[in-house]
Amino acid sequence: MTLHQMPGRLVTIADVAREAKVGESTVSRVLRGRGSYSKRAGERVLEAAARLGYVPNRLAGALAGNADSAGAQLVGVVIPSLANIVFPDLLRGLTGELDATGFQSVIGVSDYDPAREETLVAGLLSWRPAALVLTGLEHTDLTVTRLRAAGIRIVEMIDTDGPGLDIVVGFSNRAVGHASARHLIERGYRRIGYVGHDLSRDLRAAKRFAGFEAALSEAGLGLHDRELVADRSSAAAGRAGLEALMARAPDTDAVYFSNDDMALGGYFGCLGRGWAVPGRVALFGCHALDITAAMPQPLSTMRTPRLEIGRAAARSLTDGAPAGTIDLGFELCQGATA
Amino acid sequence: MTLHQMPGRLVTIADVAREAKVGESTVSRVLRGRGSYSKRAGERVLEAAARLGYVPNRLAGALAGNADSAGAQLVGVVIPSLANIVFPDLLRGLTGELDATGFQSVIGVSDYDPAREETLVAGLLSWRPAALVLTGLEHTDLTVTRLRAAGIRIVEMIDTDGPGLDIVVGFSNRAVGHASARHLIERGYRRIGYVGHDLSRDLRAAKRFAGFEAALSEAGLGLHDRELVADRSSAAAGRAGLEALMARAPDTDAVYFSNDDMALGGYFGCLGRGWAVPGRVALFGCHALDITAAMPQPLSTMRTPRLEIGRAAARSLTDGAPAGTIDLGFELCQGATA
DNA sequence: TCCATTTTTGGCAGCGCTGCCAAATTTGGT
DNA sequence: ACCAAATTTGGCAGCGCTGCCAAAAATGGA
Repeated sequence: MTLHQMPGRLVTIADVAREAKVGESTVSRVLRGRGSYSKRAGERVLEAAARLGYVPNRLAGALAGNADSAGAQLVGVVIPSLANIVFPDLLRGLTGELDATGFQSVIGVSDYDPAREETLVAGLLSWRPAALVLTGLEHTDLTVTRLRAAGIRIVEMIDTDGPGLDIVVGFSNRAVGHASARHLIERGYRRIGYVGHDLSRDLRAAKRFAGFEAALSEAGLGLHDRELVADRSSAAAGRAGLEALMARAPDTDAVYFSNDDMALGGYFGCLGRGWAVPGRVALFGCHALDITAAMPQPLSTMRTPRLEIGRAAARSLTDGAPAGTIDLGFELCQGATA
Repeated sequence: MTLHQMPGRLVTIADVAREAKVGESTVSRVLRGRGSYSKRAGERVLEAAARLGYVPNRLAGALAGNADSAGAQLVGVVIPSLANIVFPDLLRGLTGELDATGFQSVIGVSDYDPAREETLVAGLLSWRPAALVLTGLEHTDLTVTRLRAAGIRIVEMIDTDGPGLDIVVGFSNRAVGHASARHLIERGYRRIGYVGHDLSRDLRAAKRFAGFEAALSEAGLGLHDRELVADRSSAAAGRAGLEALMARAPDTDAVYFSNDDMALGGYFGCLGRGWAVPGRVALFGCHALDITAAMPQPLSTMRTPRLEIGRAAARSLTDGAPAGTIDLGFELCQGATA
């Protein structure tokens, strides 16, 4: 736990003040460009700071400054996973936009575990972040209590199916599932199966599935069969899941996957077995990963606005928007597999 | 920039002390479990803290504590991109291991731009991180100066082809390229092409390519043809690149891609045109993305230990290891496309 | 019971910075 | 050249916490 540490102390604002022969407050003003100071003072401070290699200590700055006036802050971010490109995409949108405003993000990975999220939130809050960005709407009671008590902006990303704590940015996973089923039904498929990963952990996938099933029953159809792999979402799991499902219910004419990863795996499975897609079985995914557009037959899937969600989340932190839900929707990618 | 702020002040250690009727130092000791205190004091403090919903302020803690004794710290991380799953994988290994030790990571995305990295490093250093984890060995002079002056542990991930500042964890990209070429040569391919993305930005890919070319010339072969797409690495770019290359040099018998993304795109291109792989053209990628294992013909590629690199980087932060290079190597995935 | 140890406790300086305020300096109108 | 107003400046308290130290309380041996 002990880290290597240089002997010499780091340069402080007092050192710069001494070097530039001005007061500490002048240095502070010049370096942040706020308040007024003479041209001469400005030059001397800048030069002294450069000569000494001064690096401001934001820890001290944030502690001293009264939160809402300090320019630079931390934003805490909790995502469930880094293994699924969906979440890095969110981060990408978020950090891209945040960078421009001088915020820095501290990230935590909850591994889809609410208890882990609870711990992460507690840890993140202790850095007195300017805001916290979470994934999904479901949190432990203690997490919610702490979030409320923190009195900062809270953004919940991705899922709009339910009430949020403050700002919610995303799309309706239920509606995605529903629309996916509608698409399959309209294309004439009737014996529709589902291949998914662990739904008890991935609540968004569970909501999509719920919406999907609802659309089927509205159309007077039931789910033809389903295969849930115990594992995380992955191409290998999707392939195995599809093969298991088709072995059990060979007359299935379309399969909805919890995820494009899974769907891509299913597609590979079909290629391997020589099954025509969608002749033998139609495939439908979710998220529209970039890669699916390069497939010989583009995957039929639903584009979800991940980058935009990250960006909107970042923007909502700074624009003083009222609490509420920002629904960014989703879009059918017709593709050629369903 | 102004963030929504609750009226009431947050609970401080002084509030807890008052509530528990003990001194501030006792609260501090109990909450961190260091120093000695009576059972009775411990109970009262814990109870008071819980009742008040106390959240420690690590900003103050880190500022006051003398760095190497404070338990919890920040670690700054700079990666070039989040769009390529390789980097989230690094982060995954890193944060997974870091979590256990109470470190929190602040991340920055440089977008493959050394100038952006320079800015990020400066920003990160101002949080007085316990350590900084960067990607690659190439940095601007100013970045290096700042890094040296910071007097903290610096870890450079992924690339071991050159001298590092402190600790280097990764593999030799040059050797990966070299071994990839050797494999193709040994399998009998002679008219070998290359399809890559923007090498001026992705220096690791450039090193792989250099190693690849070196192996070809050692074998008395030249690069048969190459196609560099201006874009970032992606499946679509790989597909377009392969198609352009094959149009220009139709007798090419094997293609090395800068990346599995690109190779997967190339594979899709072959499927689309009905080209037998490896009959018409063999394909070889890099990184062994999970997805490639689910392909009907697993991709021939090189497994790079991304998770392990992240983990080793995290471990090297805390184990007081001497400066030096940790080479985690790589492994051939034979696959069926080359 | 008393005194020497040991354990527990609270006070307070200080980490580096910013906001506030009063003092010093500059400006500009006459 | 003089004075009022505007601008620039430096000192210092304090953000919340921790380390240090001396004081207080508990312990134990004779």
